[in-house]
Amino acid sequence: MATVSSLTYDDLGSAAQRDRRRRILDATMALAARGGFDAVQMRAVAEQADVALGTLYRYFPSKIHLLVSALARQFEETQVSLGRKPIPGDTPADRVAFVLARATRGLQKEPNTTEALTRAFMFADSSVAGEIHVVGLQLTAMLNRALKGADYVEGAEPTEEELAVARVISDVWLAALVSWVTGRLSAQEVTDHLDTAVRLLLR
Amino acid sequence: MATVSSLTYDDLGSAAQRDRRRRILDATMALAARGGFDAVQMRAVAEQADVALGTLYRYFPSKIHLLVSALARQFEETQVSLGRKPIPGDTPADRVAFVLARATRGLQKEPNTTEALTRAFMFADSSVAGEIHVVGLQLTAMLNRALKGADYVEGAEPTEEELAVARVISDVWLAALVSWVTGRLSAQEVTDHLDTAVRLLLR
DNA sequence: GGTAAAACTGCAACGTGTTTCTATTATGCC
DNA sequence: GGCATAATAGAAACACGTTGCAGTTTTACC
Repeated sequence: MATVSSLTYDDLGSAAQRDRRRRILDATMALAARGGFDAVQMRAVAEQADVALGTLYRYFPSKIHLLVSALARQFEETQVSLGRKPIPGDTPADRVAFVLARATRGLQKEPNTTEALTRAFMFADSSVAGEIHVVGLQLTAMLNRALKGADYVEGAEPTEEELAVARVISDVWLAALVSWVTGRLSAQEVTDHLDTAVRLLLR
Repeated sequence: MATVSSLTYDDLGSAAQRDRRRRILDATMALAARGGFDAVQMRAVAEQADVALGTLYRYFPSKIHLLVSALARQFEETQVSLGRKPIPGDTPADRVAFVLARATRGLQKEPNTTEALTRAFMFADSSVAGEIHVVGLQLTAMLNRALKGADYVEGAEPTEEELAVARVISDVWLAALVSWVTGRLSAQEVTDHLDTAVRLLLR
């Protein structure tokens, strides 16, 4: 089970290569938005990104790598935009609920995209460990910022307990997302579900 | 997204058909045990079950339906064997931890099988809703029995709170399972992770 | 036992992810 | 500028999930 990995932004030397990578991820997101996981077909991505199929595979060794990398890029952008203002809410529970509600709203707006990215994330095997790790770090960082609120400082070690709480919440979030994507939960139920979990954990 | 469904045991009239179904699921588990998700190839399942490919698809409309149905059957058996004795432990937390630890141990023994079933479960889309619902019910029932202990009676309504706790725990379990399958968590970490979540929730 | 319907077999074919290969183009170095 | 190397294009081929179909067998019913 070799760990193959996608070419990250930093790996790429030339501007042309970074641009190719960007075009590929853009095409991936566009196709995902239109038709979800099934619509993200490698030939279609290559064509829309104006890149040969072989090149696409050089940048992302599988469809799953591609989609998880797209998820990671998306998360980065969310992080940046979320980082501009302090998170509203007086208690950790309020702030976490705020962040989750906001994220959930964002996902609802593009249900096909969410379906594509979520299913790829859940289907990933160990060869995608690197890409998944990136996403995991981002998620943890986001939740930690919410838990700590104004006390948050970059790189500060969370306590054991905070870490555990953040982990459970992201687990619940992931499970809820999967349920929503497969039509087992409505958007409202996802939010309720998350609120309940936060309430149970942060009391 | 039509909801197609697998033929359940009860659907099948004749003994020959029930036997075909059993052979198919046996073949599925055997192949899964040997090589995981990728080794469960529809042609191979059909051949090993001594059934034509078309027949296999008549019983299970997709590979995912097939694997999730195999998971459901597995769960049923676990339920039955678990139902024979009261669950040890004086507190809900102890009993839940016991059940989870036991289940986790069981999964470790057949990592390839676990990988196959877990990935199918996570990849399932809404057409598999029926099969997934069955698994969900079994999981919920199991956790409720553990929460209630000796007070458990068949069909008793759990409280809102109990339900919420059980749901969060199964979410954490699922997420842990996915992490284990993809090599992000060791078996020990899965157990620890679950214990921590139980401790946070049942205090 | 005969017959219509349903189930099953065997096999070919299609779609999409993935691999492979050759020719062409871009890049870095002297 | 010229050359070695790497990157890319283009296209064919392979693998496996899935579908379709003609012929055969089993089942249900009278």
